[in-house]
Amino acid sequence: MDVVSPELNSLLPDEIMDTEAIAMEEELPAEHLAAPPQSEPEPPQVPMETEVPEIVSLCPATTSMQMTSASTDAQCSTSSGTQLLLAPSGLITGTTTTSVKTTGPVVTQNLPKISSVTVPANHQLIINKVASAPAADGKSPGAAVLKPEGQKLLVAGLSKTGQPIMLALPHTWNKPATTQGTGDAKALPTQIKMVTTVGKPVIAVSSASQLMGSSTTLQAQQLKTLQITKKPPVSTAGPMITKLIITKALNNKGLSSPASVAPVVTGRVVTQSTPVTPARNLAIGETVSTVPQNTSGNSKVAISPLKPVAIINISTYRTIYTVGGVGTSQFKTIIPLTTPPNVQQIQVPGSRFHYVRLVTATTGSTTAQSGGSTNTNPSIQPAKPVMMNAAVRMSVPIIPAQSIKQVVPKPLTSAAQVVTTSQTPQRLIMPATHLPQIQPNLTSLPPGTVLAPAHGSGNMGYAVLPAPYVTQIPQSAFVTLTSSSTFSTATPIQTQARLSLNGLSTSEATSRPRKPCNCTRSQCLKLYCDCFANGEFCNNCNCVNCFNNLDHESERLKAIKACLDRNPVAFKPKIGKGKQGESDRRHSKGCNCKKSGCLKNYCECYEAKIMCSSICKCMGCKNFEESPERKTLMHLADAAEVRVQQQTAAKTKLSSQISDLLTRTTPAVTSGGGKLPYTFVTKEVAEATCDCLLEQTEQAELTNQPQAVAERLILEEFGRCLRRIISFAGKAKTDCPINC
DNA sequence: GAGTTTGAAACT
DNA sequence: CAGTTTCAAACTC
Repeated sequence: MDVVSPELNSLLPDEIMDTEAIAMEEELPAEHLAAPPQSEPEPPQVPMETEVPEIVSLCPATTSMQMTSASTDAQCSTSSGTQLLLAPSGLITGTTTTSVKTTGPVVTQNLPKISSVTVPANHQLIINKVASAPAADGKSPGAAVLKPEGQKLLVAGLSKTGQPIMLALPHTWNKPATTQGTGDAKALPTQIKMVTTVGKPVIAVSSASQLMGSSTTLQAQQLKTLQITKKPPVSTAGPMITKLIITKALNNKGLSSPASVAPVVTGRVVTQSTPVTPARNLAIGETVSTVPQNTSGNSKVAISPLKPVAIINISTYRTIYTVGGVGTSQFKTIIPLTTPPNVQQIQVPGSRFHYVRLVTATTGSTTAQSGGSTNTNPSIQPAKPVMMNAAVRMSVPIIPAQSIKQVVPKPLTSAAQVVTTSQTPQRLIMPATHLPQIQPNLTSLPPGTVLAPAHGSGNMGYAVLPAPYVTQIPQSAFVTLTSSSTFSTATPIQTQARLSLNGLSTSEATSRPRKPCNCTRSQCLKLYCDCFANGEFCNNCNCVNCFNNLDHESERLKAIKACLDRNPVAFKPKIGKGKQGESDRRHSKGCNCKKSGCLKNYCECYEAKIMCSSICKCMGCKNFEESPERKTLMHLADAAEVRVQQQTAAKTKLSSQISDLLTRTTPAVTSGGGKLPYTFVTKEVAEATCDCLLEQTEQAELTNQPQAVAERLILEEFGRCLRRIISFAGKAKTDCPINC
């Protein structure tokens, strides 16, 4: 995956730069995502395509910076009511503000909800905003650690000048949790608000009672602690480390004192537990580095394929967060851009590329208001609704910044099988090379382009991600992700992209292995090359002197520019919808066939399985509705396709049966000291089975059975053989249940 | 697998 | 814009 340079990003049209949505990747380590589903209000309405309820949602910023307990706002509330409130930039005097909420589901109205991160109950939410230094372990200098020491809370961080920030919490810090642990229904969770302006961290800690006033009735005694460590960049171009650590302990039955504050060590929530319900963590990693750490000048984005990307709208940090996998510490998204860390995603249906726009964090001009008062300042732009929903989550394999070829997909675990794109060839459309001349427009974006809208101006960056890396996870999948303590996904979460590509869904297009190119002269930098034309890197191709790779980003970018100069819609899918009202697809330009009759794959229309249209300039066209030649070809093609499908199904069934047999006959492999107790598929058995199948084949041939029938008979015979084997196996097992 | 055909892309 | 050349895929043998 690659990230486009800010210069290139700046060339992208503004119309796709809807900054309404601010993106944030979140990582969801599996061990942090165990949360039983709870009833929750309706998920927030998100501006982007969404098929899945948000896991982390950002509510429109209201006017106050005060940290609040779980809000009842339907748009902001979650299953557990946990919220992460992020202040929009400028709410507090300073350029960067962050509010931290540590309370439970207590409803506080008129409180500023710039953004919210919702996590299931009993979850811990950790937001790591990692910049140039590997701060996932919290050892980075900018990591803010929020831990209780007696009744004090130490918040360590770095100010803009790099000076550590040490803050102490008032004695009331732990009291609410303690009372909760005792079951005091009136106990209120402590709320911590940490506001870090650039160079001027401000932290406000107060108990829920203080914030809530007379609101003493707790729907649930939940404690949430959110720790935010933010290291402001020393310089505008320097790396910035920002960590958001949210620890949430939810206990509807009351919290014990130790659970009042989740110990956070080195930037990670270490424990957060209650006597009743084990704490769970939700980690959201954010990389906001503005300087590549491991890159040699190439801005590249590496996103784990195991990590669905949640888009969170944060006005202050327009950043992409990756939702990490399970139980790993690899939950971080590296966005080594030379541009500010803000990232947004624009999704353009019909395209296969995902543009992640990095938007410069704007300096807030508004004044933060704490204390729960409603900010009526109209100048404050409320944060947009959460975009963090499965529909727009991205899944990109973690790749070293040096070369995308070094991608080593992380093994999927049962809990992390949310995304399955590791097998997809690397794709990248635009290098991060400076190329101000490129001014692509929406229509010229490669097929499958997904663009992240972003607000604002200034330096912008587009991380152009191949669609296969940007998966849209079905809602059910992410629900499972957030609701299951094991993070297991019962549903196959193969990419379910809704984008279409030449009439095929993205999933179809991406699931089908791309044909390797054989370019020899074009260096794979011209549209002759299908890989290049499709906006893909060459991968496992047979091309010669290929420049369509990360090693030749500059050349590649120039080639892209050249193509766009020649044809602004060069990367637009040729097969699109017909005129308005027409349902059939048709070639955007039409073909120019002269000899093929448009009935061979030379013809782009025929190749796309569409008929020629009036815009075609073909000669002797036979690719029209009533063409008998076409019908004949189609019939033959259909027959061949059916045949292939049958064969595939037969093979699959056979494999399944064999697998099932082996599974059933080896029940005690592990328990038996590694010795197979039942190995019935011996050589003799296999030979006998083959003999049966051959005999069946011969009979089918003798009776002149059609091949399809013959295949069925053979399969049936094989099934009988398997049943016999299984039967004998079961009998043998019964006769010798222990030591066999 | 080598050679030919074809039409889109690139070039003039 | 038209004609020509280049190119790689499709096709044939």
